[in-house]
Amino acid sequence: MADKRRKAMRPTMDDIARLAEVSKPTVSRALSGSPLVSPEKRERILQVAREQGYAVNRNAQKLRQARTNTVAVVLDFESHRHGAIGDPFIYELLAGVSEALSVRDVDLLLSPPGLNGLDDFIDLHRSRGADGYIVLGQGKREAMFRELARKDIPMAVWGAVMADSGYCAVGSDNFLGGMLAGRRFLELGRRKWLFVGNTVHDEIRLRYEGLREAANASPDISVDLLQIDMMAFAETYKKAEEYLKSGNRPDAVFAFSDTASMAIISAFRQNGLVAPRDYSLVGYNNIPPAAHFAPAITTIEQDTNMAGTLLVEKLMQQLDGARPKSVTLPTKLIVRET
Amino acid sequence: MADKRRKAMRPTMDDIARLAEVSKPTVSRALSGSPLVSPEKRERILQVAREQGYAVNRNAQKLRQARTNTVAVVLDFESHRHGAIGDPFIYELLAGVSEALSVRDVDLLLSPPGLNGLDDFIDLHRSRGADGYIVLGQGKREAMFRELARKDIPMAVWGAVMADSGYCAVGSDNFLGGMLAGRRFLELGRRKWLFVGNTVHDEIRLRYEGLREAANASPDISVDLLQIDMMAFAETYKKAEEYLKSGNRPDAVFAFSDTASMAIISAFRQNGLVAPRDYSLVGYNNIPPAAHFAPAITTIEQDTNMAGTLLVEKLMQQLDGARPKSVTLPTKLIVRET
DNA sequence: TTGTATGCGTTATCAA
DNA sequence: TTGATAACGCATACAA
Repeated sequence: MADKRRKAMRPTMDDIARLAEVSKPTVSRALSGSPLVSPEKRERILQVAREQGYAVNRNAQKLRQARTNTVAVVLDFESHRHGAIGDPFIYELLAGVSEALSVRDVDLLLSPPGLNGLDDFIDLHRSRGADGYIVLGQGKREAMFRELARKDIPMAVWGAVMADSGYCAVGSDNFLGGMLAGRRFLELGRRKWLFVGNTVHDEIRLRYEGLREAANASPDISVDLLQIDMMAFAETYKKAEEYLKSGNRPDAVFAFSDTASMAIISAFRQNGLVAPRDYSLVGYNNIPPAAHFAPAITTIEQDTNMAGTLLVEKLMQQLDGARPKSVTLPTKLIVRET
Repeated sequence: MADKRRKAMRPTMDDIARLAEVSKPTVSRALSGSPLVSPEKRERILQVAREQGYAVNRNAQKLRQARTNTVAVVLDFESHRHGAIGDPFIYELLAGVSEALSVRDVDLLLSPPGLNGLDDFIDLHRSRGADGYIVLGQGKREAMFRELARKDIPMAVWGAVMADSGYCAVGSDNFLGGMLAGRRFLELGRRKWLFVGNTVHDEIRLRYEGLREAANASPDISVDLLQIDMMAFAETYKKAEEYLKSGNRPDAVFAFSDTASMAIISAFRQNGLVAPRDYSLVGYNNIPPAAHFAPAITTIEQDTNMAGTLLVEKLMQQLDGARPKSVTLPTKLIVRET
């Protein structure tokens, strides 16, 4: 009778202990690879566990331990859905983070539900759903992250790296990226520059500022700004068309992503403008198709693999009580046809 | 002294109960929105909880409850990293799934560590790390999923929909996709067809078979197969170049993704071949840049949003004890320049 | 090196 | 409608 019940249920550590004729803690130790258990017992225990198809209950484990070994990764899907993809870039970043967490055997909780305001972030952490956060794409939430950091919630953010942010950020050197694009335009003798992107996002704004900094080299250079709210392919295309229809004729364009660059090239061609003849163009991210597009797109490269690894590393350091500093990743210009 | 300790610790349900002067179960009921608690008490409890910054411990919750309210989403990062991105498509799918799970307030565990063989899938489920699986991209693992389904592990797979698979699959009608491409080639009078992709993946193989089915319409049509192992942009480009260098001159190409199509167009142009003059081309997925590429790419569209919703729905039905059937999503040809 | 006893923070069961 | 009590399955402190 009691037997029947046992049959139907999943084995617990108690069952394994009984069958292996040891105590429960010994089973626990054996399973977690503790050195404090004799080889014979360990072998016997693992054997029994295998036979019984036993797997440690992770929820009981998490309840008992100080760490949950789970990291919440927050992705700004809103800015990246419905063809509103800035680039596959953000997903390569996600892949990098996923891999780095995997190596450490840490669970990745993706964009947990209901994570809107500051309080939601605090609550999830309090409820021990995750030990900390990795945020992919800072966007417009700088103030919130600042506040979170003040509350000592472990967090690593991919985005703009600013001196006084108060939280740990990892990002490409956006300002330098802008400078590099600007210097190239200078070399090519371009005078009427255009920046395409949403400067509400800090990382994008820094690129714009870098570009303007480069423009200071000569007084007869103008830098125009084409705001793209949703940063989607279609919207970029439309805005670019309108811009040209209004009579504007830039001779240099710096776009927030390679995908956006494709939209620009397309819209400009529609109006008889061809790169590099009529204008120069620099994109961002160096996604694979950029090299083979017609014309091949000049762009700025960031190292996504290193980015993922670094984000995880920084977060782990915080979980260990440290206060790691923000880092800026190397950034370089890849010159191609445009 | 005991007081001091309390101060430093996070409040538990016991603390809230004491402060609100009710019993622990009542707090539990109030917090989970049970109707069996009087409005005044509920109000008082919520008030105290807010004041104390209390958040229910999710691990204790999961330990106690039958469901963990967590779904593991398995992404084949290996096939999609290092510029090896078939398309941003798979990530749009992920976004769709994430959204659908969010709506139901279910956690998304992304590509959990150590999930390689059959046993790993079984163990994670046994250890109550997830109630079930959503697999994005069946790839070469059909046999394993079949086995998992036999063990009654809830699961919904994005991939090839086959009659006898034994597990619940959701996918576009790959065979029809192939047929549609073939019919178009027929209309255009093309005779030397080429299929580009890795037919080891079932969903890709079905497209190939659909294409061959269409080719049966006329005896003088040949269908060649260019195997791409990693399905990366660079490899596709290289393989296509080699193919042409060997003297092959197809007049119709059906590629496994739009990104691959871009690689094809690029490689062919390198060899003096231009679409649609010299050959016709059909891609897959209808990603945004496809419409604006030069030339604009004719492609096959699948509905990613519906796909995500459907995958989640099917999985939830299984968690509720049902045995939902596989579904095939509508698939249509988008005719553009190529 | 092993075992005993205890507690982690909930929810379910049952009785009131 | 509420409360007392008992699981849930594990890991740790401590003693042996």
